[in-house]
Amino acid sequence: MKQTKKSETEQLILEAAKKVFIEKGYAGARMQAIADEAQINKAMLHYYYRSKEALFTQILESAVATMSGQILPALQAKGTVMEKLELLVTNYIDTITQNPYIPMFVLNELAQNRLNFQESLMAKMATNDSVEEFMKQIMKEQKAGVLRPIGPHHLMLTVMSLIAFPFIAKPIFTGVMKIPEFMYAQMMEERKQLVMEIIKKSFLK
Amino acid sequence: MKQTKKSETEQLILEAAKKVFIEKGYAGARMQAIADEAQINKAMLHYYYRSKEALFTQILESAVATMSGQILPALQAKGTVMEKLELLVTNYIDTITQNPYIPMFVLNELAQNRLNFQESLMAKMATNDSVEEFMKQIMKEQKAGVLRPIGPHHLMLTVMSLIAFPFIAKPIFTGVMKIPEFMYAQMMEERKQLVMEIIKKSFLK
DNA sequence: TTTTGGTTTAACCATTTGGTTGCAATAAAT
DNA sequence: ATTTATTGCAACCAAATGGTTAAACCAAAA
Repeated sequence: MKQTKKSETEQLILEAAKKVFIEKGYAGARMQAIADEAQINKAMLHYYYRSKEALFTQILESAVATMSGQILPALQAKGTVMEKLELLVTNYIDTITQNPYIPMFVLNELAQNRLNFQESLMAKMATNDSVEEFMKQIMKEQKAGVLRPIGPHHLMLTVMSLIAFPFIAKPIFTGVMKIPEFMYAQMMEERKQLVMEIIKKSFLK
Repeated sequence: MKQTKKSETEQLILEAAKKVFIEKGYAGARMQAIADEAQINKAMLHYYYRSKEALFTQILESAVATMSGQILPALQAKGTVMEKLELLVTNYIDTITQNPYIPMFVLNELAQNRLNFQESLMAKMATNDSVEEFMKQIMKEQKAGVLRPIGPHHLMLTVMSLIAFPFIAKPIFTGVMKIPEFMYAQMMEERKQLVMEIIKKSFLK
């Protein structure tokens, strides 16, 4: 007998595909490289996943799930805008620290709009209106005088910038500026507090 | 005979290559696509630029030049840290508004470290110590009590995040959230002021 | 006019790549 | 025992892709 849900091989393939796709992007990824990484042969890849596209779709969706899995629950929690953001910032940085390449991967595929990725994401957003709800809450707190009257988009974009970009820019720090990994990890940890300070000082009245 | 600097064809090729490489990335770019875009045939590409790599190198370097051409002069100008940042933020946003895909392109290639891009960038940084000088100036102003005592890296990372990420995330806004182009452009314009407000409130004492 | 040297084109080439097929070996389920 | 699903391998295929070549074109220099 094999498995509870996914066969071990299937898991190996997913792990390998994740690594190769994230490292090289869709076009740069080679099925052979994935097979090698998973220590199986190419025929097995197609036995489990019909095509490169099919495999890629899985990886992309799991990456999106990882990201939105941290963002949406925070927005849905109860509390003030700032309380929600506190949750979001901490969760996001913790999660992405484990998978630093996810933001770059997702945004890159989004930019190239492979397999109509944009539309498929839009569909998911539409069925979940927590983002829209959050925007309304922002405007409400602005009217109540808690938040400064700055476009909600600016607030969201600012938060996203402050937490996502550091991971996208990681190669600049560890590669070009030769800052060691552990120090970068420490910076990310410090960032949780710093980002919230920045947000509060900038958007709270 | 030829003309002053670059033949018209050469320019056409560079324009076409820039477009295709930035749109599709190195691995996804096709020499045929570049040729089509430049309305010449494939052999001409190799006549002017030996290989895909050679062509790519040119594009990448011009992209880096565009970016550092806005950053370094601002850091070298005279004035306080905040005055320099003001210059940097304005110049950067203006320039990248004209070429919104450059940050994504550069950071992506940096992440994949194609053609030892990281090392070649490091070499360029070493010959130009304006970044290091700027970091020292930050620390000086911190000791003088003008700036809050936060690691200089955090300040730089924060500034970079606030100005670069909005362009990287552009597809989310225009593609997924269906915000029209002109409104996005307007946001970027507003951002110049907002970013400086954020920086000042967060890092000035 | 002839030569020269940059420019252009179409046909061609070698390799890579995603994907397939047939077959054998093994394990599991009926 | 017999069917059924899984694993493994090697050869193969068609299409795509980066790159080459040889010959033609054309403007200016000699």
